[in-house]
Amino acid sequence: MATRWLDDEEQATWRSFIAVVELLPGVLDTQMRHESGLTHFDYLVLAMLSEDPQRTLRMTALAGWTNATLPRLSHVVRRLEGRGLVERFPCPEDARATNARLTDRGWDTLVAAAPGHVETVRGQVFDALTPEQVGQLAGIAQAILGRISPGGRPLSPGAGPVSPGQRGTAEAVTTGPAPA
Amino acid sequence: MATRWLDDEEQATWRSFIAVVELLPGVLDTQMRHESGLTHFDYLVLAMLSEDPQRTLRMTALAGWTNATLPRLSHVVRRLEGRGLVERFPCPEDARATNARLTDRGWDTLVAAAPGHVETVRGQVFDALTPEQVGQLAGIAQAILGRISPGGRPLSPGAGPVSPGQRGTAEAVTTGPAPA
DNA sequence: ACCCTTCAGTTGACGCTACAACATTCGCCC
DNA sequence: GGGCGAATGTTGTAGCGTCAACTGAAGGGT
Repeated sequence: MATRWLDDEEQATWRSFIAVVELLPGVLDTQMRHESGLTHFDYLVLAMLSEDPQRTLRMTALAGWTNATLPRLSHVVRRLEGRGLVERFPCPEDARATNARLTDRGWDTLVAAAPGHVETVRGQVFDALTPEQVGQLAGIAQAILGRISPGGRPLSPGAGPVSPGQRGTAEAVTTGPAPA
Repeated sequence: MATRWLDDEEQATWRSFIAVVELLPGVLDTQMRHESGLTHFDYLVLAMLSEDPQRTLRMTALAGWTNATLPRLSHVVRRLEGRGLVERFPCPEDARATNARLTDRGWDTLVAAAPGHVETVRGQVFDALTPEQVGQLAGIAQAILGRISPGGRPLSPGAGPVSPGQRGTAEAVTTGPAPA
């Protein structure tokens, strides 16, 4: 079957899009590293843990929320544990599994890093878009995600069956509101 | 000044978008490596060179077209040269500069790799989008690029002052039509 | 009870990228 | 025409991610 090449509009779109995809991680990483000594991925790991009421997740679950492979996560968590931001302990219910928990120090680091991160996200992405484009981007990202990520999960770890009052100081710190 | 956190819609959009940004490079890389033994970035380098009438570009220009830092490009081109896909020679007009030229073997490799790449781009991205969304994505990507890339250049190396007849077999092979 | 498959996670080796230091050349100004 | 800052690349190092191999435990069938 003959290759269906991209037409001019698709071609132009692809070039811009791929440029964003290649450059954005670097931008986020650089800001994060300079202001907080973390990788953007480190930040993601801490943020996902922070959204769980117990600040604890199993490695596989954490890998899912952060869109990472298990080996990658394992290496990162080991390094984070070495810095005292996270601690690991075997899961009581399944001896195969490992739980990762955010330490107080990890929490503080995350809270300190969040404002700078949000500012970057706003400044480099959302401020460049109209409200209408934000809605469009959501739809586009979801659509692509449906293809490249089999069991796409756009939700958050804390979004499960958790009574609202339980959140308390454990409120999420991704790019949302910080705790009081 | 108080941090302006992301509202719910922005938050949800960001999560999906960042997931795409983190996952897409891996998808492109994996396909490329399995089918052609190239990195996606390798492919980009070869493709950009292929669009020049002389199949030759200066390192700095090539770095610009591929959105790469100069050190990164230097390493990649050295490896590509070792595989005989590219050759380097000093620029006659400026003794500081280095020219990179696509070899015949590099051209063949690129042409062989292009169909699989385009199929992946179609299958994983464009097939998931409506024609309307493609237009939206172009605008969004351009807008973000304007922020994260100072001197954003969405054009191609061959788009300069070149008489059409000059292209011949040197027609571009990025995600567009291949040579006859 | 036993085996076999699958699941959960870790580890080690290799490759690629960012960062910083360096060498060389150009352009300019006086 | 000599010196100085900027531009063009290259190289070395360190850090991170991927891949494949491995350990150990759970689940299921017979």
